[in-house]
Amino acid sequence: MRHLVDDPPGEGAQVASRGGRPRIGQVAALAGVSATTVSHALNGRRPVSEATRRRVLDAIEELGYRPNVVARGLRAGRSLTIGLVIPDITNPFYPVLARGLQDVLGPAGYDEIVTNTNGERDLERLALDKMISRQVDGIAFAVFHTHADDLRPVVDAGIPVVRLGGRQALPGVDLVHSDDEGNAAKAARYLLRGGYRRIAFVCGPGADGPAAERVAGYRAALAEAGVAVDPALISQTEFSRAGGAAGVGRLLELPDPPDAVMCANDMMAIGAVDAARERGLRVPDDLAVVGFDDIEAASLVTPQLTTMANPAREIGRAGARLLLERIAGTVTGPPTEVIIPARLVRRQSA
Amino acid sequence: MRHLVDDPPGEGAQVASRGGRPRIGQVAALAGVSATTVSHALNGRRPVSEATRRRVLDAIEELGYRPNVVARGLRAGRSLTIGLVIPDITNPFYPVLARGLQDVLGPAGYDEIVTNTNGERDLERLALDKMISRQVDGIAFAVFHTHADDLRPVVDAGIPVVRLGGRQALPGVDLVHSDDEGNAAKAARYLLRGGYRRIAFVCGPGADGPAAERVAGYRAALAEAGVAVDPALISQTEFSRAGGAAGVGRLLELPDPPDAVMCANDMMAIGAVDAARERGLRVPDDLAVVGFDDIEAASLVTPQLTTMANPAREIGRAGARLLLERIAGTVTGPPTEVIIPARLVRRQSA
DNA sequence: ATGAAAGCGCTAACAC
DNA sequence: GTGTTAGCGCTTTCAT
Repeated sequence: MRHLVDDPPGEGAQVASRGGRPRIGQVAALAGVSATTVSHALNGRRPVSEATRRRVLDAIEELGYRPNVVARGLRAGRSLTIGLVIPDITNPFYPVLARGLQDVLGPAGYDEIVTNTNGERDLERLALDKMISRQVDGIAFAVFHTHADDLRPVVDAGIPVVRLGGRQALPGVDLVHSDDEGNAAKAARYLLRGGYRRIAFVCGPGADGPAAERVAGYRAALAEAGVAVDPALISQTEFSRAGGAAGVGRLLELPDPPDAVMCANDMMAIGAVDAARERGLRVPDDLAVVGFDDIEAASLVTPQLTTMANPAREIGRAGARLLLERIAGTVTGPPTEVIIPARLVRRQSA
Repeated sequence: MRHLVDDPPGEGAQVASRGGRPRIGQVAALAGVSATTVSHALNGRRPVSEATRRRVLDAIEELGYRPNVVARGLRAGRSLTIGLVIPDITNPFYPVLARGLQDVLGPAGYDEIVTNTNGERDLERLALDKMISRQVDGIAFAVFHTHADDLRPVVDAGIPVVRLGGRQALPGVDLVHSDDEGNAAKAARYLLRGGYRRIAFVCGPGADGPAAERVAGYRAALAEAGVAVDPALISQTEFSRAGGAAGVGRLLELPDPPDAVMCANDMMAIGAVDAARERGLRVPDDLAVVGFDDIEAASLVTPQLTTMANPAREIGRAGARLLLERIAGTVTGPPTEVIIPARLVRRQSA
């Protein structure tokens, strides 16, 4: 004899999932169809009669159902997520990069998960591991220490990777970067056209990376114009305002000082202006200054900086396109390299 | 008679998963234990003999196994992901906020997925929907249009939400913001101590939001010092450099112009300096200028801006802490409000 | 046009 | 200390 016995919860009936969120089974029950049909009504992978579709849609509406992307991802083997690994989102270059990626990724249904590594190699490796664990469908990364070994696990896992910025191509990794050499040459030619002849270059520490490319472009442009390159005019210093000021300060002590200076980034260029001012030199009349990147501050300082705009947003977009192609499998060959040209922003300092 | 018949793939044997990534079953097979044991060796939820643990760890190492966080999340009902919804990562305030969140969330094992809404209400709603679909464990958002209705689905889904910046508390939503009123008062008192008496306030369009708080603090500080508030000295304009210049320009045309001006943000303050210069006024001698936010450019312009630092990173951190507490269930009451004080950064403009 | 059932990779009962 | 089994929420054969 059975009496006063409630159905034990979870038996037979469709029970709300954790957090009270409805799941596909509840929608199905309310619409009087199977979960399969709800799925197809939603994804359109097979025909569903108009009447059924309506009932399903109504049920979804009524329950406020939202499909669980995690479950879908587990089933489908893709997460509709891409990982962005960068040194520090607080550095103004990276937000723009991130936005460029989203410009392209968002409409394609992908979301971005962002990790900062502070430029530390260990954290970079951990970040990559985490991305694999999270089943991202692709990785965009813009980091300092890029040892090919660190990327091996990712490439082995079959995850498309694109490197943003930097130079060295890595096996199995697409690359998008600005044309550092060409851009530096462009800037140098601009100065040459302006009549400057003793053009200095203030670069950062370390002989490789973008700095080296920029120096090469600078040399090439001078050579092309028949101007001798004076090694004394190439100054190595820190990538900061103080670094720029110090580097240019030294150049200005030279017996035959420069009449123009190119700096590896805008902060250094701002420092260069400081140094000129300290010595009572007018910019650009006594010393022309050109920066790199076109950070926001470049148009805010006095005099406003003439600079090569770093096409960060374009780099992000191009990277995202590459990633989507690899994910879709429409591109399968060896690594691609995309070079994004920059434009010279003429302002007051040169 | 059976001959030359290979085992059909997938029958019995542990097969590599998609993308060639090993899964827990393979580790188990290699270590000669069950998947459960591998799981426990990894998560430490129940004792595993030292010998077994070693074999498991070796197998993991050998195969390069990384647990699938998506599957784990589906099972556990949490994704170890939090959603960040902001207008535009390109606006320098938000990257700092994002970083503050990561400072706290990262060590706790959470990752951040970021969405830009361009400040459009429709996109904000879509972003929230997406976050629900993605099973985020919490949402941090900093947006313009915050109609309580838009957040209903999220709150109903049982997802903790914290609003970053802004003022209006929403039902079921924690709030972290800077003390706009107190900060403005702080800045005004600083000017009063400096002997300034005709202090103007340049605010943005719209009577509500942080601008209103700041105006209130400004009034309060003047009143407290026994200085009458002249309504003519409160100027409404755009939140931009040009807006600041225009607003201050108008104030300077007054028969009895101000000797100091507080601007609702740093860009406006930079514009204020422009306007003063145009009229041959020296800053801070003829006109003191105070900004709000302490954006990077504030220390780059000449004269360097005195400004109230917007404690974006602290706001992010506090928001993350709140979120973690709600997720953990250690806090369950009604919405909390956390107010982060800002500090005055004394530089040259005041 | 629609359903039933299996399974994505993992962990938590429930055994022993 | 360890294994077996079931199930998280979804999509996809395979059947009807």
